[in-house]
Amino acid sequence: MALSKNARKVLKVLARRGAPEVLFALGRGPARFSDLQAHLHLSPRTLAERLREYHVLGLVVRRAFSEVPPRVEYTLTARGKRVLDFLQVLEEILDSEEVKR
Amino acid sequence: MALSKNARKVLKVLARRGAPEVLFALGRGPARFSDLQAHLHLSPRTLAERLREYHVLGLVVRRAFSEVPPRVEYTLTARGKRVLDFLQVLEEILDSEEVKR
DNA sequence: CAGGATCCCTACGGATACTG
DNA sequence: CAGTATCCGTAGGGATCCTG
Repeated sequence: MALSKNARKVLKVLARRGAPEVLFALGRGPARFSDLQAHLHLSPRTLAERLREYHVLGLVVRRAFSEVPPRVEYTLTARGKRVLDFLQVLEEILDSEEVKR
Repeated sequence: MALSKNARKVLKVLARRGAPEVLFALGRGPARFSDLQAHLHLSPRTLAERLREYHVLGLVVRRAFSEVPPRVEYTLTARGKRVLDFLQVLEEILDSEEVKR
């Protein structure tokens, strides 16, 4: 009948600034904070926020290495990959309609 | 690689207040403005905005009858139905993951 | 009935500066 | 390097009042 809370939350995060881009980037493999920031033109504030949200939702894993200089790696979880595939399904849906016109 | 503009727009609208609810409600058949408002606890401002956005995206058709009192009916398009199905897929994805834990 | 216009409050996100 | 803290502008949405 209605949409589940989890789905709503994921939807909300996906609509935010840079959210899909981060997911697509991580879909190409694990990445570090600065890599993401450089490729996605996101302010550190926003990128950190997106990553934290994804982590809370269980879409992304964060691994910090105790080194100098510090290094942190972000990786998609299985759940994260599913959501990424899901986004591509949305594109297919909309594009197939586009062709019909 | 990245997400299409159309997909981004749809995503953005779907994350707004009451957006999924409106879609689910219309999935049960055509409805009038006041019906939707009563069932969904949305302010008229917000409901009108959602419906206009859906209309622009081609997810909803608006039919106004020149009567007194005026009557307007909203209906899902084929594209709208696909997006609704898509939302249910999202739930399935997240729930199946939930079970795994 | 089906909204538009207005006022107002809140949350998001950019820019910049600063730490562990 | 990988963030957090602060300041601040902009957009979303509630409440209320008004109209075709």
